[in-house]
Amino acid sequence: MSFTTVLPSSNSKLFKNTTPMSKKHKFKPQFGRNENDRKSSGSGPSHSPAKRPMPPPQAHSTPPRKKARLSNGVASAIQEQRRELPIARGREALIREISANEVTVLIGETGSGKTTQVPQYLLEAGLAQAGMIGITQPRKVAATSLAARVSLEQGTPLGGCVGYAVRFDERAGPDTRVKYLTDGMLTRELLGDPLLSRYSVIVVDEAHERTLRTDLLLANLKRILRERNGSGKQKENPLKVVVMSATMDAEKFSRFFNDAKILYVKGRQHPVKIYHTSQSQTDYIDSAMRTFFQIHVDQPPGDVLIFLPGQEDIESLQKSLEMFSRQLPIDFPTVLIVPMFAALQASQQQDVFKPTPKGSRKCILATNIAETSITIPGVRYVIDTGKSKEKRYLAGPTGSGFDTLLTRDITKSSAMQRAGRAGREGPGFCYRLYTEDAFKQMAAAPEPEILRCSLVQAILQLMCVGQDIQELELMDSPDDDAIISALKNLFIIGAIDDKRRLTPLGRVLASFPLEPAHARAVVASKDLGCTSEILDIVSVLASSSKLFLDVSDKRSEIADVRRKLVHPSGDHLTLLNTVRGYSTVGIADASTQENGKAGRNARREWARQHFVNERTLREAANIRDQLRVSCERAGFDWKVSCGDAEEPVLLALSHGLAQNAALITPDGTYKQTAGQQIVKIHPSSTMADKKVPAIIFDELVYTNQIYARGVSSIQKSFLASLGAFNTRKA
DNA sequence: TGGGGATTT
Repeated sequence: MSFTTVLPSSNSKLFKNTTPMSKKHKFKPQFGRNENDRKSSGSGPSHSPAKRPMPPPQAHSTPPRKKARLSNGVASAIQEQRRELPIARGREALIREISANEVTVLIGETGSGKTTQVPQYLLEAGLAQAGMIGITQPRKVAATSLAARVSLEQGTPLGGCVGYAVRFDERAGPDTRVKYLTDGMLTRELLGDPLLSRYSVIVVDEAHERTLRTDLLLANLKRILRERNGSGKQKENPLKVVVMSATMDAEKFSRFFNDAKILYVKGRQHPVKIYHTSQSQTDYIDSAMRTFFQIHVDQPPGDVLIFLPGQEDIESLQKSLEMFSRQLPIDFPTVLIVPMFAALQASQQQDVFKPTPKGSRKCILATNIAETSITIPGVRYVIDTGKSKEKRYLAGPTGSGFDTLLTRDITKSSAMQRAGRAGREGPGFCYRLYTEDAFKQMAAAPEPEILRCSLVQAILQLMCVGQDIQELELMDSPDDDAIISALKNLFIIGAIDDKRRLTPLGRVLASFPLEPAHARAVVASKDLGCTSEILDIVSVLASSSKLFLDVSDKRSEIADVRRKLVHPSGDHLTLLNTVRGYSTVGIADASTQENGKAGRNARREWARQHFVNERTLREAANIRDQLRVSCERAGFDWKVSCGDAEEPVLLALSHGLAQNAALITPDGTYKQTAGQQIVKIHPSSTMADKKVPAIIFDELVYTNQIYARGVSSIQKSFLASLGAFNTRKA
């Protein structure tokens, strides 16, 4: 039985020039290209064209450190590994350059070891004598795992010489010289220490990702450099900055920091052979499926990772792949299809990390989560559809706005990142389902987040430290329209007055680690006597993952068990019911350790039965604890509860979501009060298809229509009672 | 009838 008869539309293979195992014909690449081939073959850092005289290395001694107990054999093996990293050969040059320059831009390819080694080189060269070396990461898991690795390499316990700080978790102490932290955490430290005077060196890693927090941090670092190192200053406590990035934006970072020196470090990735299609594809799902089977039939063992935009595409491709795998001849390796996306249950996410059984081939269908956040072992083949979903906030003139969540072409840097996922353990292959021309036409890197997100929270926080976003020297400044929209929003919730001055209320709102709208609801709950309820609700809204899991093929079962949790007024009180339902399970007999464990098991089982994401509930509980502390500092009682009364809760939420309200129209559609937009209630809402006079909602998202998500029914009179609503009308 | 991915004293 020939493979081509299995598939409906596979008469022509997409990739004709790959080498089937069966026919060992000569390989003649037509459009395939190995990107590693064009990379420089030199090792160690090579320098940017403008060479400057190099000063002698500074003589410093390494501070004495407490050693962790490690056998000599293990310790020397670790040091041997360090010496074998590509960056090790450039150690002295790196120390010399970073010592000599105020700002250094370091371009390091994947696998160069820059993130673990540079801080240690600087430590060993004595650059952390006066203060710490701080290394920022966009993601928490990176900060914690890097700190663990580096403390092992230093032979000191975690939290000793090497530590980390991320939200809800800190392992750092008086001895800490090297601290890994999230960029958000360091931005927060700015509030209490505007000059970051505890740090001698700040290393900004993954700067190419251009997250909102990285950009705000870079702007502040530029200011701090002027203040701490500026001419005429005594330079008692100078700061050094190292910006680390993938290759794309090196010159831009360099220009931003007054033509800072650029250093390059070659990486150690296995070569990845890249193929493009000869013609552009109209149906990437079908193309992905045909390409997978082409690999499966022709190519040696190795798992396949397919990048897709979202859950819907993943599930649809999963069905097709399963259907056609069943028709494969019996002697073919079994196909094991594993989906991977953020909203997946934790237990199912674990499946991608399980070793592939002998005689089978794993096919992972993943979103962008596999591009940076997780690394899947065993992948040898990558299929890149060239698409991803991108969220972009469109600020409206009335202080409300909406997110678009649309499938778009990826960028060159994303395409290279995806390809690199095939070369982590050995030589790999990447099949791009787009032409080489299409690749060349892709944008170099994603637009910085600061140009794509709501600025409400960022502006409020900047105002609290006396900074004006329009005067701040950012790498990319947002449009005036986006700034004006955010200012209007801040005015509506009372955070600023009509002269754009921060109000006392605004300062209180900024003291909560929440979006200003949610913080406004918390403040409103004080007078309404429902702080306990509001904290339970906003802590879930502030969590990074969704509360309710959805498994498409169990839809009716899910609806049945959820019915008990659904509140007639909508999603916010349904959230509250869920948080409370979960937290009362297994509490009765938590008095002993044994019973405490039983309680945890009972709660896990409850979450499983109700298709509720326990990870979200645990994260929400952490956030709630943090919010309780914020409440105490702001001087109000977080325990105060309104019992079963729903009205105060909805009214408090309405204060925060004043600009996110809509009224029903005679034809049964909802029209927002801030603006003329017709909005539809999202199908995932408990309010979907319900007709009520007035609603508030958490957000608007445009996919194929403008949907309101997180919807509650409110009394129309609530809106009139909000000062903000009247102000806007006036 | 539909949910890219991070993050906060």
